[in-house]
Amino acid sequence: MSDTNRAELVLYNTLSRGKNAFQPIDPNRITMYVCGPTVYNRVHIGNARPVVVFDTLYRVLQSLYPTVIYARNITDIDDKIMATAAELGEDISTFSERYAQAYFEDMAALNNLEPTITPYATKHIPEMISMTSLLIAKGHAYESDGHVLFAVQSMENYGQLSGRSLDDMLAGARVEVAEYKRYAGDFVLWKPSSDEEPGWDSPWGRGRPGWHLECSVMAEKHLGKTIDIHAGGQDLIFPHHENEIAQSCCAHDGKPMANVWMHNGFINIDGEKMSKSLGNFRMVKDLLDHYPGEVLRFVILSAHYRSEQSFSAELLDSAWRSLDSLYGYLRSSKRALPIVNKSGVGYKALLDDLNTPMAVSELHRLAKQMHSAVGAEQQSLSSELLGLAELMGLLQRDPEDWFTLARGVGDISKQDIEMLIAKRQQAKGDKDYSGADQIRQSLLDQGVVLEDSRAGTQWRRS
RNA sequence: GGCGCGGUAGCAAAGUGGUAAUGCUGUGGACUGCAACUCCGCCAUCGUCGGUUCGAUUCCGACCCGCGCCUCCA
Repeated sequence: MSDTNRAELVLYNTLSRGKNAFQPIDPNRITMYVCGPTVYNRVHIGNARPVVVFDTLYRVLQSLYPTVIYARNITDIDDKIMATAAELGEDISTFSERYAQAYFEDMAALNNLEPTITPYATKHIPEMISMTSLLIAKGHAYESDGHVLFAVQSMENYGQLSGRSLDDMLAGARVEVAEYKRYAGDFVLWKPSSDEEPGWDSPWGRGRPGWHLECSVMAEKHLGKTIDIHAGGQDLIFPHHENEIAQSCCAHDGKPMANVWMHNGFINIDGEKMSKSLGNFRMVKDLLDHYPGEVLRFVILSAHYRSEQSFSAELLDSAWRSLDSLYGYLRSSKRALPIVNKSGVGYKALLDDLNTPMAVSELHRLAKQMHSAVGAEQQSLSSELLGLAELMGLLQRDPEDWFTLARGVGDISKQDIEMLIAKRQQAKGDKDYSGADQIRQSLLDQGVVLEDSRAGTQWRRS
């Protein structure tokens, strides 16, 4: 019988359209695959949302199970990559590797842990060719005019994830049907490459893989035929994940590709989806020039991952102030070792389909309580606070650094600040308050706020 | 046209069949030489209209508004 007090992970599954208790295939080896980027550009903050969200899930899973294998791919062969590299006259692999590295940097700046495995599409061409052959052999794919296409009608329940029938999909289709397709909904597994285009030899001639194939192949190779969790952005539900399911499921005689499918909502700018095509995106890199990565992460975790999320400079500033408040409490108390309180409100909130907004509110509650507590109680609250924060990848920095590290090249130095504080102290001692205030104002003008207390004067950059 | 999501205070954002967490902002006060920090307090009846119910923001229905997907897209 189930113990109602026992912490249980509950996740929303796009496939079942509801929250279900998470049932691992093998509790000793949890497998999770998150769709990574196609590397042809710097990523925007919307691309960062799934990474932050599922990084948090990864941490939560690690708190529950001994081993979690987390794979996040790099798609480094794609028409957009080819086009952009060609424009720049750059070698495609040099080009894509550059953006893969940029992606790693951006994601690391947001405190994301590295996945266990980062598979590259171009390192799995032979496996993609064999899955394609297998699908042809099983009657789920056909060759046509140098292309290999997946025949969606050959699959019993194609469209299950996105909840639509083939008829519905084609009714509103806004794409012209390529001549080589037997059926409008069929999608490409393999396509021919011209001599100038990158390509690999295959039974169907020199060519390259279609978009969805790499994920099916890499998930199988590194995680298994059926994995625990497969995740990504909402826009991947159709066609990307639907087609991954079709490929994997048909290649594996009906075995499900993943038990749980999770999808995060979009980030909106002025009520509209942020996207590359709308041109209203905010690059992570550019934001990092103005805000600490932790602020970006905090904003993302302030909303529930399945909701749409607003994004603005005002929100970033507000998030920064919230973090200041949290770090402020941390700064004024002795730091304890992080310990996850598994019966705490925050942890339970995370187990409930990653209710990070509630966990964040618990962070504030714990910090406040810690601040007014003393001795052992304070230490225990500090542990719980830091433990919960660690699960979300937050509050990991030294509070002193958070407030005092220079933020830009022109910032006044720590030495100068402390020298001026000493001078002001002297003025105060001499009851020269206008002199003291002058110094304080001058520091404030340089972005430094002073906080007097009995113990002395503390400062922070604002 | 098909499928789906959402409308909660100035800005964000949770949540619940019994009159609504949390953060930022604003505001009153304490503390302070003055500030800052901190502390105490204040600021919403949950899109509209009906229905179910002893009672609905929470369930059901209609409507209005906004948004997303339908093979570029996290």
